[in-house]
Amino acid sequence: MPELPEVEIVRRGLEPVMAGAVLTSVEQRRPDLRFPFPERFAARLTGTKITAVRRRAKYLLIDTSGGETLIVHLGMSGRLSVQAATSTDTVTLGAYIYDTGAAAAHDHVVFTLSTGARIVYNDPRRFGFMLLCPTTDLAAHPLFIAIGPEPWDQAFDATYLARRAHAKRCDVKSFLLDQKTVAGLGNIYVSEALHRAGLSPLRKAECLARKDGSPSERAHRLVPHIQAVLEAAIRAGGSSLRDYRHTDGSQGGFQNEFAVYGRAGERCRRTGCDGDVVRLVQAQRATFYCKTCQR
DNA sequence: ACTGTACCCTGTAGGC
DNA sequence: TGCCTACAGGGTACAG
Repeated sequence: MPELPEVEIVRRGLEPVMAGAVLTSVEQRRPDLRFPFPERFAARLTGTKITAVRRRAKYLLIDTSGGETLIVHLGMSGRLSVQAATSTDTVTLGAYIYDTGAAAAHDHVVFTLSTGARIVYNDPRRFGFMLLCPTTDLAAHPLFIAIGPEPWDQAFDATYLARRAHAKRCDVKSFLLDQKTVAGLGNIYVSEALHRAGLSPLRKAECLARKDGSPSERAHRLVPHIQAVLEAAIRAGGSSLRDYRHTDGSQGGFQNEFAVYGRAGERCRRTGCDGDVVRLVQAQRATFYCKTCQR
């Protein structure tokens, strides 16, 4: 479900509700999601104050006064919903009615804050997970040690891309999907970024580098398009296809602006291009692109 | 060190 | 209506 823009929208929904509040209770309703919950998960969080709500790649980082950070990954279908403090009985949250007295299906964790607000984690597929890590050790955590730069880092530029892509045999699509290359791109935004850059997903990653390892014209072109498509998606509130919702249950709008994703058989949206969007599969994932304007 | 495949789990959509 | 298959925004663990 959520790629960088969606996780960032969730972060922005959580921050004003969670930051500064104390976790008065944590209800963990099953032993595991994708991974087992940490030992004494609820006890380690209960009573701590939330000092910050951050994001790294597709991970939410919730810092607590206990010195530990709650790492949350939403997987494919994870959702965090905020239930306002003023609610007393039944609240509508996106697609379903949440009865405050009974758990909806797949509500796996409920955080209650000192303000009375509740944060509910719902995840039908359970590909998401929650971990705890000392805040000072986050950078060295296995999840983050090898992850690439954020798309807006100084470190993320054409020179960096070319250095990593040099002599890479895999397709440029898979290369960009790899979180070690750049943090936060997923299946949707890779297709959209490559379309904006006019670059075929079937090209080999090494096309981003010249023989001497310096960046090719394509690498220079790609970087700003990656940044621009992510910025546009954040502005639009992310993309809602199936599961993704904002913390208040509302939907994003960027799915209406897709140029290629999910549009197989339809006309390319690039001005002046009359090509058709085609779908193919790369590394078991769907790719959408226009053969006419992506070379 | 790379590259490709199988797999984790549930829900939904479409074909028959 | 029901059954079956394919597919879905994520990442990991292997085998070669």
